[in-house]
Amino acid sequence: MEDLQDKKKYESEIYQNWIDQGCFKPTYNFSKNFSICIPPPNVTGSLHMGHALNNTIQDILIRYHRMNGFNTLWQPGTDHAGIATQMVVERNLGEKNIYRKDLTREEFIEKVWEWKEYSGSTIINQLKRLGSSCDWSRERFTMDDGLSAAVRKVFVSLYNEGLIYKDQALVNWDTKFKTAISDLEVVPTDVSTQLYYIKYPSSNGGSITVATVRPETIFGDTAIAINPSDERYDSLKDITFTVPLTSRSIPIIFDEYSDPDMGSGAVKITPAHDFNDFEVGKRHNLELLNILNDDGSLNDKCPKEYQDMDRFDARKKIVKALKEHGFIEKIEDYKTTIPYGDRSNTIVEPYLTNQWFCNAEELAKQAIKVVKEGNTKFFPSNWEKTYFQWMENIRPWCISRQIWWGHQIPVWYGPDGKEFCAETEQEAKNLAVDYYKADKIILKRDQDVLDTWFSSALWPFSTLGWPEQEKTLENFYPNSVLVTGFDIIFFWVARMMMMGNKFMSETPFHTVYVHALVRDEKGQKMSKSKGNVIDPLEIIDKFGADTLRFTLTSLNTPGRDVRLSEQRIAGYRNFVTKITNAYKFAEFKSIYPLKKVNEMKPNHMFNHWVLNEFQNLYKSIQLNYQKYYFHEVANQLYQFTWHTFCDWYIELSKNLLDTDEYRLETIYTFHLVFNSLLQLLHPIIPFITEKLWSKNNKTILMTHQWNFKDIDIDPNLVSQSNDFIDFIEEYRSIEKLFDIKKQDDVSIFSNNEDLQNLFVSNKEVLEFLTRKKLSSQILSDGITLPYKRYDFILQTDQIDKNKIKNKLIDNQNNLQKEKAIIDKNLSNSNFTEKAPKDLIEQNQNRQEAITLELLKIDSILKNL
RNA sequence: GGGCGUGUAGCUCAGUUGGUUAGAGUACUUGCUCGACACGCAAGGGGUCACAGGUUCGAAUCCUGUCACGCCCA
Repeated sequence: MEDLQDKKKYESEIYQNWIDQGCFKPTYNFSKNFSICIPPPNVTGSLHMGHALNNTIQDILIRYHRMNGFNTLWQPGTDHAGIATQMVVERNLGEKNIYRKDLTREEFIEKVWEWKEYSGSTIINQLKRLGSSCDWSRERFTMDDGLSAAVRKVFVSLYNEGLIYKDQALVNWDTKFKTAISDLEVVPTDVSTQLYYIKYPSSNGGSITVATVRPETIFGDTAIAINPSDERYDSLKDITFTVPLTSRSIPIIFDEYSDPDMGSGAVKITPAHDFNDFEVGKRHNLELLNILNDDGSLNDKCPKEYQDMDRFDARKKIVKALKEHGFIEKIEDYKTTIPYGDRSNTIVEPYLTNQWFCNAEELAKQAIKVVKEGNTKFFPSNWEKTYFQWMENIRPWCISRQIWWGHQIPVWYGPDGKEFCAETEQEAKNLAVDYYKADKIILKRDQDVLDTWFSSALWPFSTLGWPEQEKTLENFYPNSVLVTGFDIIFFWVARMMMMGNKFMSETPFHTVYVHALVRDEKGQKMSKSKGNVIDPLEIIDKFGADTLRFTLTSLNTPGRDVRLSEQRIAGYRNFVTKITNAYKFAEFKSIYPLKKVNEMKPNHMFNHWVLNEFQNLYKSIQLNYQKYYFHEVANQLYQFTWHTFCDWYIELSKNLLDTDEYRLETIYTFHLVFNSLLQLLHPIIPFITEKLWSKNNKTILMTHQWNFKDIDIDPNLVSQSNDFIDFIEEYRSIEKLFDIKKQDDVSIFSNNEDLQNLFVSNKEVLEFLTRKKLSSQILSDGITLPYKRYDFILQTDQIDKNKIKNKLIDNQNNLQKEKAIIDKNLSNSNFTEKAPKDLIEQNQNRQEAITLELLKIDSILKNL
């Protein structure tokens, strides 16, 4: 029994055994396939609650299908996470006073691989602690040879189609990492700042005032824009303005972009440093004047005294100079939004560079179509709207990054800058030889690497061996389900949809299961800085993986965030303990280990009752598993295990187990139900169920197929059982009402033949559950009480007529209210014509029952 | 500004195509160490389902509007 106490020990033993027995690998034994590819965690990462929820859901799906006749693969792996990983490695090297720029690119990459070898297995081991049944023999990494080959193939193919191209454009520039980042990696942040009204002198001796929050960008101004409808400035058509602190003059242009109601109605245009101005510049053919270095300092296009100063230091100095020269009209406090890099947490600059872009708009077409046509469905379905909205307004995807860690872009340049795109350097050379008609050409490779999401976009097929046509790819593409958080629908799901549909001619997954965020008990996002993080590993150490999994499953209702608290977790720990205790009971009663019991048909009504309850549960569980209602599965299993099975069946069975007549069939029934329950619970709490299963089975539970035979149930026996159970509850309630103590003498009898027969045939059970005596004859000085359509007599010294009177009147009132509604329904022709038949029948039955019950109460009240 | 979501017992939430007296966990009250389990057992109290209209024989559920809160996009 001690072996059930130490969860850590048995969880790790069981997990090792599953691996040793090869349970996680696809069997290829079934005709139906089921596959999931894991959202690859970051190699540098460690498991947080979001991962725990995400992987619990995946494991439930995988284990459920594995036990239900599917050839099953859960494909695991990790992601190289370009910027994040490079950042960590640089920081670690920095502690040893080694800097990236002191190393060659090759040396640095070597260091990253060292780091990956050292830390990359951390999160994988944590996923194992959670019980994830991934096929670890197939673990992949986005920088593996095979996956890198897939990246190159896709790049070259898109390049040759013209869907990947190089372009000079404004990008979001991270001045800390000195790389472009994507729109999605930019966090717009509300800030309080100043709005500066600056006077630009005009060639006719006057001036115009423009407002800006970024006075340091005046050196990049190439025009002043006025709305064409703004009559105030009609006279200014041919006038030029001088940029303050310089001698440069700029024209006035007329463009809708300028809002006549904002400030003076005039706005400065800085095409190289603002996304809107860039568009204006294009329309008016303005010069793109870049005034920043890649680290955010001002460059040599600015006056000498500001060069190489950081842009924010320069701003102060410029404002001071503007004031001194009388260019500032006024300064106002102002609230605006400025972009921050999500990794670097520094202000991101719109920056003019040459970058590689992918024509996402073209790729999005098919990705939208497959969702519209229902080949890929979202769960919950309302996420489809979010998906469409983003996909339909998608912008060119900037795929190049100016870092070292990642897939280097497979493009080589000839001496004149001609591009040669190929999967290998040799192929690029061949192209160049052809092009230049010369033998010896020195090519220089593009220094940039690809956005990490480029390789993640290929994950559903690159991990299955593509471009090689393996059996695995054939069986498991498309994936069945993708399980992910809503926050990466744009980052990742959208891109997998684009690439999957482009290169596999089939959509990458049938269903996208979108789950919510895990928050703390107050509904706040967990974060290290708030100190409200609940670490899944600590929870697993303290409560066991099963408890954490059950908690997350139960709390995870579609479309709602999960609010987690340790109190809640402790509640589900109790549930796991409860199951263990039910097993201990079985062992104590020598039900376990099972001596051979042949299949049989139980006769006793309580056995019929529990089997009937189980069969109803099973049908409902199957339905809910298929609908992805795992929270319902968890809650129904909780309800059944604790209340139906432990509170009632175990109590009812105690006496049956002591009888010669029913012992064997009760053992049989107990086994059947308990073992079946372990199977139904297994996908959610795999460890304890496997452990208990092993006590009496030679097979492994996780690969055992669900196969529950329908048993003939006698509905009369079920209904008698329900009458009996309800009576026990009724008695206990009255006992409490009369303040009857355990040691008080009470006798029970029923004048009604049916009820008394039910009592007599279950005399021991009744006396055990009530701790009172069943009388075999009428109790002349007892009190008569109603119970459903029956009545029964209690003989006790504790009778309090007033209390019982009040209780009966309460009952009467409630029943009358209910009856009034039913009467109204049944006498309404609209209802009897329109309502479904079984509802009408239900109403009629209930009406009948209430009528009888009211009659009983009535007659008893009269005699009180 | 556009979109999505949420509002049900003190707290956290179920309530799947409208259909008995709206449920659970937790907290609370009372009583129980009886041979699986005090991480337990038993009995209880607690809700005008945010608000206002509408559709319907029937609304927590569908529709319209209002209020509050949250998230995403611009």
